[in-house]
Amino acid sequence: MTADPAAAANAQSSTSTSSTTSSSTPAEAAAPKRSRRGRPGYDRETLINRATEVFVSRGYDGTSMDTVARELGITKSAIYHHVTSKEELLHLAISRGIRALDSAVETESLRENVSALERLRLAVRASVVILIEYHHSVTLLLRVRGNSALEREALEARRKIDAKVRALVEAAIAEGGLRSDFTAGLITRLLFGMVNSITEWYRPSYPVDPDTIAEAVTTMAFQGLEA
Amino acid sequence: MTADPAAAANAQSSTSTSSTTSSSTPAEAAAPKRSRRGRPGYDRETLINRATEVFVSRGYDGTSMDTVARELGITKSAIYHHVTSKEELLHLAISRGIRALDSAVETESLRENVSALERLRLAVRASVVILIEYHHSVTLLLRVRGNSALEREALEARRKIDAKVRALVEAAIAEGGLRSDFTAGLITRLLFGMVNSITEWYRPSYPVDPDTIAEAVTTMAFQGLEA
DNA sequence: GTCTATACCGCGATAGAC
DNA sequence: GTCTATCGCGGTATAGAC
Repeated sequence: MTADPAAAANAQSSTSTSSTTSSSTPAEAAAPKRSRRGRPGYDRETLINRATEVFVSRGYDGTSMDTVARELGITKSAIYHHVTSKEELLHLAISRGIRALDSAVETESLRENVSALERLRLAVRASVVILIEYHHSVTLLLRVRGNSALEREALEARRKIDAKVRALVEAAIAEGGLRSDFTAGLITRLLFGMVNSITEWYRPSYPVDPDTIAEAVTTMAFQGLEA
Repeated sequence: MTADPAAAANAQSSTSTSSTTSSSTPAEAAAPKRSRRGRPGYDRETLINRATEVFVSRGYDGTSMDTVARELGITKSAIYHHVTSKEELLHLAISRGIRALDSAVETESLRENVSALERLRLAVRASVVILIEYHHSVTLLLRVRGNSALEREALEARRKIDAKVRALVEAAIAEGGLRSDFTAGLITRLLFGMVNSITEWYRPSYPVDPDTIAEAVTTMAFQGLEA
């Protein structure tokens, strides 16, 4: 909508660049961490996490800055102390998921001395795990429609990741590890359609642990559901 | 991660002059049918179909009535001649998909003299076909977040359909037709997660025909991808 | 059936006090 | 770091002419 999301992103890199961020929380999680002395207030990290959750719950376009503010118990003006625009909030929210997903797929697809089928299996597993660890961020990413320059960049990032997976599928078919009666494109889409659908229902309270989910996905995809 | 988001994004049809072109598709399709004498104008049916497409392309909340109007080549006021509100447009758009999906699953799950596994397979196939035939309507339905009473009703309708499928999965497990090492809930979610993901990338121009897609889905889900 | 014009309000964003 | 107050745009929806 507005403009120049890239500039906005750079301007803020001091706190959010890479992995050097504080403490222990693995990926997401609304860590309160009130450390300062004066007013309660929020640190940027917490604000981003909470905003991401609200965006996921109501949709980005369906969420006003006032909704985010109420969720945090502050006013919308206070949010602008931490970020310069709503779009920057979206950028911060989805870029974590993009980075995590991309590096995981990259890592697994480049493993040496392993068949393409096995690398694909590893990529699927890794994706499931990341999708759960960065649940809100990835969910938001998967819902982007391309309505702004920022959103189109996100779609482009997704396309690049998709291409890596597809190459893996193609290699696995060529090796004879995967059935060849369907195209690599169709297999890739259905396979990751299943993986990505996890975002729609997964909750930290879900009674099945992440490893079992990853196991179910790979088993179902590669061996099938029949007894 | 992905399934070709870029292609899906902003699929805006080049112009709004595409009037008297197509006409065949049974369920959706912007049937032109200019019959009256005076001004060109649109009938309600066409308006709903076109609006549904725009909602899918940019998201419901991300689409203004003015956007829909421009897509049709008329002004927003003209739209209010056909519908009373934007929300009614949403209702009309998604209810077709709900009805079609519900009756298909209902029909297949009640078939007699057929194993639960086979009924499940038929329900999956039927869902894929309907999802393609009512593509835009179902896509919109699957994206509803529950931000209004209408949206919550849609979510409730989805829940009811899900319950029918899950009962089928449970019966298939009990019969020994499906593997029992994962819960029926998890299997249902992954299975229909894969089915529903088709909405994200399917286009009438997709080089694989609907039957082959349905075949790929059932094969992958029940027999697995390995060669 | 569509138009222009307009009422009315919610949204993103800013200014300046505390 | 958050507040109140406010600006201005763009949103849904309506009135009434053609």
